Amino acid sequence: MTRVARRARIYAVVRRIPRGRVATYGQIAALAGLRGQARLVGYALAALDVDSDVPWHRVVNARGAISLPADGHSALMQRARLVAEGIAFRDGRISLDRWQWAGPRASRRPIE
DNA sequence: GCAATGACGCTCT
DNA sequence: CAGAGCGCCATTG
Repeated sequence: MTRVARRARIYAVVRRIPRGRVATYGQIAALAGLRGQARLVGYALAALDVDSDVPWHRVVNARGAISLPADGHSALMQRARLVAEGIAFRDGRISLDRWQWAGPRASRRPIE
């Protein structure tokens, strides 16, 4: 599997995250067939342009926090976009129990 | 090619 | 719940 192919798969998964929901790097990696390689997801997102069509801001780490230098412009924008989608921050973190995306399967076939 | 680095995560203290 | 340790692996110097 080539670099570009991996990145394409990662972006494809990220694009499926619904508005108002978030996913973790590890979750994206697993859904992209790259289990255990969360770092690659971060690496792929780092290569994106801030105004990309890929909703990179909906990806946070396993603790529900933003994995970017807290003082950076990108981090502020990510936080602003998430808040704009109705997601609340508590002590710099998001409640994953509340806003984590259940995944593509659940999206196609909701539990209720 | 070796070593360091980094948008990560899981386990154990 | 915060930290440390360790695993992972593409990129870079």
